[in-house]
Amino acid sequence: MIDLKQLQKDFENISKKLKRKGVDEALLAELKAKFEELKVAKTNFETLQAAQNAMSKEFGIYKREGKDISELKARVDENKVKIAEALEIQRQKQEELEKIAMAIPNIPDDDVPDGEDEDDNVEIKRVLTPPTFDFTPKEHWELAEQNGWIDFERGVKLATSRFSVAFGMGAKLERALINFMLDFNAKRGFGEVSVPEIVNRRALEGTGQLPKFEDDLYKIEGAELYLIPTAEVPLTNLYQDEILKAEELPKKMTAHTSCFREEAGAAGRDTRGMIRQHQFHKVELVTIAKPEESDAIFDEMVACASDMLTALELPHRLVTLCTGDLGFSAAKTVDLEVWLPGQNTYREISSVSNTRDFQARRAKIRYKDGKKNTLVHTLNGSSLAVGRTMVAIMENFQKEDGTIEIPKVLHPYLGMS
RNA sequence: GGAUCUUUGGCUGAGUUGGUCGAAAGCACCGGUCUUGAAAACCGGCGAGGGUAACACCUCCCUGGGUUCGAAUCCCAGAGGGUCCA
Repeated sequence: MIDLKQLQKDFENISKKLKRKGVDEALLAELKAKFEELKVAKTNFETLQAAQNAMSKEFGIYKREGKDISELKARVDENKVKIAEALEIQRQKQEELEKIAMAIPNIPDDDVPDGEDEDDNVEIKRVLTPPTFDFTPKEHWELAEQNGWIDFERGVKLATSRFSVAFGMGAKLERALINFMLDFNAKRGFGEVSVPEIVNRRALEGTGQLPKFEDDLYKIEGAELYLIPTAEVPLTNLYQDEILKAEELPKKMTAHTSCFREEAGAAGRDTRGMIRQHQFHKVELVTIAKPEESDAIFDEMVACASDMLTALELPHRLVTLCTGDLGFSAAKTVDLEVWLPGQNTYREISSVSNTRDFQARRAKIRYKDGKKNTLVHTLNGSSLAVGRTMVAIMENFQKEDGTIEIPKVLHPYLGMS
């Protein structure tokens, strides 16, 4: 959630910045008005409540001294009606305000480039040179089937489209990758955490998936519970509603989880293969940081993911997302795109975001900064999406006969020497 | 699934014949005195959110309702935890 006090104080500026994200100025003006109306309603209610409290106190004294209370009671009863009315107005204002505020995206950083969509993202750098082949490289689904690693049909049989099953070396490679990734992240100071893959509504509101993106989530019928779309949700919300000590920060965490996405708006895209699945493994990084250190940590997290790809010998590039491609909660995002020879293109394999205090404000995560409490900054990033890493390995390490080499760093994890 | 107990501030833990309780006490923590320095001792401070120039004031004792002029304290429902039964 954006800072409403800031909006009130500095409307021009905030409005200008959010315009880059396509937020209508009229909507912001409405939000600002609602905020002011709420303040009035609150003051109103509190004044009445204060009177009520004072009279109640008096009441006690009267009774103890055996005085007549009928006149006082009449006044108190009258006030009670007013309080109920005032409270109702306040509630209504609160609700109206939240409805708007919760649906407004984060303010992009000034250095985020303007743009419509992914075509306007700005490349930062390329790492490693894409391999050359003296044959036509195959796409991963062909290789996956040929090697018996992935069975797409039987995944559909068990669940529905966009589910798959890994067998044999495919299954082992998946497990090896998860372990490798967690170990790699641990060496960079990210402590391993194992978290629930089902979370409640409050958690998803905290990180910004709700209320706006309910359609992207799998919901448990009959309960206010959802399957997580990313470990960012449980990891970040771990400290929801807490006031952390300054010396505890930064909290650098990593976790492996399955991720579940409805992919409601993705009909027709990436229907073949395992680029866009409803369920996939991912190793995630999350950091809870002090505001002044979040930029440095952002760079660390990008470097961690990039170096991991380098260790896996996978060519990739880094791009800064433009305003149009930036997610709802992010102030800034750098995507890592891995080279896929079969598709002859770079595809997203990791996304690292700084949400600044946007999620912290929603989730009420603060730290004690000397005397006062300050909202933390939260950052998240994949390191990495496991399925897509397998895709990248298959396509980059394929031989002419369709067999696949295994990157050296994974050998210890697969009992190869 | 049934019975019963329980849920208080960073922690431990008083407070359940409703009013003077935002809440005793201890620990932890912070500041000071003392000390070459530290410890001990002593003095002071010390929950959160909103609000204010600062006060005042409002809200919060698991959550949501209710009773009452007034609830941490009473009633109902729910959630978490313990114990017993199944």
